[in-house]
Amino acid sequence: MLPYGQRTDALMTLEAAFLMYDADADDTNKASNQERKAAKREQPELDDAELPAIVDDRPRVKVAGRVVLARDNGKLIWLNLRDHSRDVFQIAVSKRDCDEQGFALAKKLDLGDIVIAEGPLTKTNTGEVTCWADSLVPASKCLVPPPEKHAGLTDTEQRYRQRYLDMWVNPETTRVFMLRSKLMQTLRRVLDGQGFVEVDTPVLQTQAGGAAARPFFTHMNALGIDLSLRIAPELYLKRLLVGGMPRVYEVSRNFRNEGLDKSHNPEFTSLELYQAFGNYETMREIAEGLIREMALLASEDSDGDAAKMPFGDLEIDYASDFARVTYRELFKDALGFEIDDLDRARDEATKRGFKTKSEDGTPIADIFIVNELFEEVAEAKIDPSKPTFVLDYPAALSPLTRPKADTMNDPIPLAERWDLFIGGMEIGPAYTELNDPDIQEAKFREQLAGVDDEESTFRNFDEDFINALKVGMPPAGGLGLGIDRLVMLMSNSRTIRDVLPFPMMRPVGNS
RNA sequence: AGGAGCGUAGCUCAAUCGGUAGAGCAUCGGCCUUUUAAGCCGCAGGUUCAGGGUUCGAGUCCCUGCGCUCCUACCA
Repeated sequence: MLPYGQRTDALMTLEAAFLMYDADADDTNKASNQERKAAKREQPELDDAELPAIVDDRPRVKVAGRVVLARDNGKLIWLNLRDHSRDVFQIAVSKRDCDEQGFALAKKLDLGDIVIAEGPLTKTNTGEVTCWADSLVPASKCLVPPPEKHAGLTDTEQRYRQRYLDMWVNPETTRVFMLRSKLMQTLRRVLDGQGFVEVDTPVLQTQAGGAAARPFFTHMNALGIDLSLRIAPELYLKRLLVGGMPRVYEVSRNFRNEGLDKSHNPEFTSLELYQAFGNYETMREIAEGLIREMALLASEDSDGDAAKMPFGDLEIDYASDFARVTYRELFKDALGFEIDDLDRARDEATKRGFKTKSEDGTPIADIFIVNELFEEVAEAKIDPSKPTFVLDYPAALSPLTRPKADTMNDPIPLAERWDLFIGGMEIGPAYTELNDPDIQEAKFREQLAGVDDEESTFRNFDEDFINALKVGMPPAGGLGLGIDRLVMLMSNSRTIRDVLPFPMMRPVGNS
């Protein structure tokens, strides 16, 4: 086994090595070899020292990689190496030119082994840049039989459960995770450049707030209390605004004890961001700017075009201005009548077979009827290939949002909130945040009153948050973006499991 | 949670109406100094997801369980 340390210091990536190929040096070397051979043929009586010298200025490389393919021709063995920078890099190990241990190793190799090769760069007869190894040493042994070399590993279950295998067999998998990292860098760079400060707020909370979702619970021994894992960082970030931080964001791992499907994992990542003296309009500018930057990076990464980013059958345009439509307009276009026309809304819902009464027979509130129609009928009208902001949601659906003053007396008052839809997915909302402690308290209590027994076990009244608002929170804009879903869009991944290195899986062998 | 589908060698897949479980790759042995999924010769490899049932006979049909996939539902 190779000792770690100095012997690996000079290693370069396969891509860096590949780019070092020097055609002139290679040609000169080949020519001088021919010259020497010819001289030997014509004058066999000459000593080696009298023959023309071999000129060899070919760049030498020292690389490490996993052996993904090996072709043993007897006294010449071809290896294809792979690393994070390059899928295929060819090594030739010949009995004549490689040292004895290196050649012996090449004979004994298994697919999946990691080796370190050293030698000059040349081109083969078929024109492939190749390291003509003069040394080959083992770096790591692969004891597991490799997946089929052409068809690869396609079994989705095994790909998710044994991601380490998936990653070396399917380099595309690794590329998605690397793109994800670059997208996060972009996001942080843009936000930091705008004066936003990244913070970390508690994951373990005595009461999970900031969203309506079932939390996970755990127990803390030292204090003898039950805790829940956060479902959203919102209420803590707002406390920081109260404390005087003007612009904060958190890349937040959230935990929701709900279902799994192709756009939901029980733990997922969101970006939440708050800007003092901002509003939902400034949030719109920030969101659009961020997503466009991400799309530019992702399109460059894949030699694509940010105006035509593939996502399944779609081509999504991130380069043009995002579309904007109000909740009211979208509703009217899709349904043919105004959201305030509550009688027609109720008729329409009945006609479409939606629930208009709850289990115990009491009629469902008008606003929920309207929103049901909106979500089922109007949302489907949004062009999935155009990122679209839907603006001005009904205030009753947005308890943490400042209402729009000029709609306060309408049948359905509106609030300064938008939702962003891309590729048929909801990417996130933004709000002009409510900062009136009295209204906030009333809305909290209203919400709590409406919950059933089961829900009440995890819905609490956050007294301290109201207290924070009483101290005074500056008017602010708040934004939440689903990072996993954005990475799906940017990497053309159809399921959230493809953008998570280790998605939630049912344990094997458990009943 | 409901519906549909799938589960066969390490991997990718076959197996007719219910009638001896097979191939390619990988492994193992042999040959081969410009290959590209290298090629040639040979060997070996199986609790057909698990358990039960029907049958002379089950990979195949039936039931139960487990796991995965897709669709639907749920999801601020």
